[in-house]
Amino acid sequence: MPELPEVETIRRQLAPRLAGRSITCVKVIDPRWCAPVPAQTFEGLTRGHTIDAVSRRGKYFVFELDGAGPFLLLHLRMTGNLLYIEDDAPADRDHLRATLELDDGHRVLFVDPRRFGHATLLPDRASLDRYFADRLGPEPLADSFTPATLAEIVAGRTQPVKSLLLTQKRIAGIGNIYADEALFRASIHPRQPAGTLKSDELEALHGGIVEALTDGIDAGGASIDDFRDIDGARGAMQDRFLVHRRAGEPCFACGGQIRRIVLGGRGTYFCPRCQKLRRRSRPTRAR
DNA sequence: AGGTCGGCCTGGCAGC
DNA sequence: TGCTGCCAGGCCGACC
Repeated sequence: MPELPEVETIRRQLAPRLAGRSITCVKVIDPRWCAPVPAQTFEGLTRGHTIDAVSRRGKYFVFELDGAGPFLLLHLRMTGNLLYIEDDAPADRDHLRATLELDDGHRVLFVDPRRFGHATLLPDRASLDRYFADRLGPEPLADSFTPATLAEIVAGRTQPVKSLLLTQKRIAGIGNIYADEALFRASIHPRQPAGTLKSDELEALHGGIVEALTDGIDAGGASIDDFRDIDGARGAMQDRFLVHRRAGEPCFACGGQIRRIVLGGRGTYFCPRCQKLRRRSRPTRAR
């Protein structure tokens, strides 16, 4: 699943190749891709613009067009992928949802077997800011993201800390993989109510988040199912997982067995010995 | 308002 | 072998 490190991996490859290029043609093959905007309308609105920069916010790609906008947002969701191909390379492949054609003959393909991936076009900087303000919390790799930021985010919250990490409105960019990896690094149980974390735990969690995401980027992302970079190459992060998808295997820290539970409907991996649930003393009720 | 859950979607795989 | 049915999960909207 593309999370922040996977999106950033692709962005770093794409940005230098697309900067300064203009979009000569957009072909929407699957109308769901840009819904509710009709495919033809979307094609007309995106054509002819120059790509100033490709940036990222959370798991969104932001194609900054013509300086002041519009802004083309792409989200890969579960199985989406961007590929960058030569002008004469065959572009017909399975699950192709849309194609961006550039003025230098290259094409960017949006491929997505499960069809969750999506494109949004926003007219100007103000709508972009509003769009993200409504959906996304702080960027975990920004300098401004500190243990104190994290303390504000968890304050008073009762939900399991892992569920909070997955809530993009609280913190942007973390998905199922990196939530598990960050919590293991911080020795925190995924079910621990977020608001009960103490300051040393918040410090550890902050470090865990930053390390896990940074490792992910260094590894070129994790390719457990569909993720590939823009040239179709796999990342290496799946070989560096400490807990994710390692149920039954030994913990690298204590040798105990990694467990899988379902939390908030998501497969969750952790080491029961290293990540203990801290129950608050409260009257227990018979059930 | 905070938190949880179901729907979207389809390839892959377990089980018969 | 071939079929059925379930599972994965990011995000959103519905609901409590």
